[in-house]
Amino acid sequence: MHRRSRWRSRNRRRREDGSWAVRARVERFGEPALLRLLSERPTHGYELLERLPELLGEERVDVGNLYRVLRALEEDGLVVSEWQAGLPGPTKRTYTLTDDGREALAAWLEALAALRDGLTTFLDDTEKGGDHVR
Amino acid sequence: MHRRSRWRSRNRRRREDGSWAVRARVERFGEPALLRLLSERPTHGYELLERLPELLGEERVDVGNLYRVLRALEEDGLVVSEWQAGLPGPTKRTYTLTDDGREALAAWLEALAALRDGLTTFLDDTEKGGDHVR
DNA sequence: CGAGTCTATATGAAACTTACATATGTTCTT
DNA sequence: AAGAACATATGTAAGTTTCATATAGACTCG
Repeated sequence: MHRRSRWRSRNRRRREDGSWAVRARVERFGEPALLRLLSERPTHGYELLERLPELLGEERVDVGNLYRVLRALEEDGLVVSEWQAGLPGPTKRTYTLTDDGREALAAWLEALAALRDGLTTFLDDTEKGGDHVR
Repeated sequence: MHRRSRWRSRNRRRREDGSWAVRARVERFGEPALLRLLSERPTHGYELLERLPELLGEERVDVGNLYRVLRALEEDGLVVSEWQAGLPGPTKRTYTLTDDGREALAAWLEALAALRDGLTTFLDDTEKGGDHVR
């Protein structure tokens, strides 16, 4: 008869002063971010890990998931990987974007642009009737 | 020894012609959308269900989750509800935005605007180095 | 008035995503 | 030689979205 413990959202939480802190993110944004970095040049996972936070505007990126996403991308043929020894430091697995990956990135960019435009519409419409909000 | 069956993403899939179809969405976007509709006037769930698709630009909204989100919002004090009989049709539960809900909506709008700006930066930067992409 | 449709609110469970914890081995620094 | 940094992973919990199904009153049409 105990109250069913509710799942807490990770996107909205109450600050100590009682106000709301909200974080809005795009689903699976890590994928286009990785494809974009790889579109510049082949890169290994650990370096991607270091360059992602700035691109994402987040403090840190989950290491485990990064490598999982990379292998998923490879399974789908968007990237290929190669072990690279002989360089300073431990052996690295270097990922290279394929043509298919380039197409997927282009598709992502279109979708993200559409999302941005949708957001703009949503925000404008809300402002417009926004005597309710402010 | 069977290959571990991979989780298929719902955001990227291959079309029959081989090209990629990508769908970009904001995490938990249903919540700000509901708050926004409720900021106009008190509304019951079923009507929200009908008005959401246009606002979201999606074909349909999951009925079950709609009601779950509404009750979560109520648990968090962002809305209050009241059963309303005497109207045509089955008894409806009408939700009304609270002051706290209005604040949460405002926080959402800020976060969404920030996300939009971040997307713009991401897209511009990618275009810029975009000899890689096109 | 009976059958079927529409309105209205909900629960259960599977599939997917994100977050947190930990493992393993190499290389570099001091 | 010890410890930090580099590099790549796996396991699992928590949270989110999707798909399926349940329930019941009200309306509509023959």
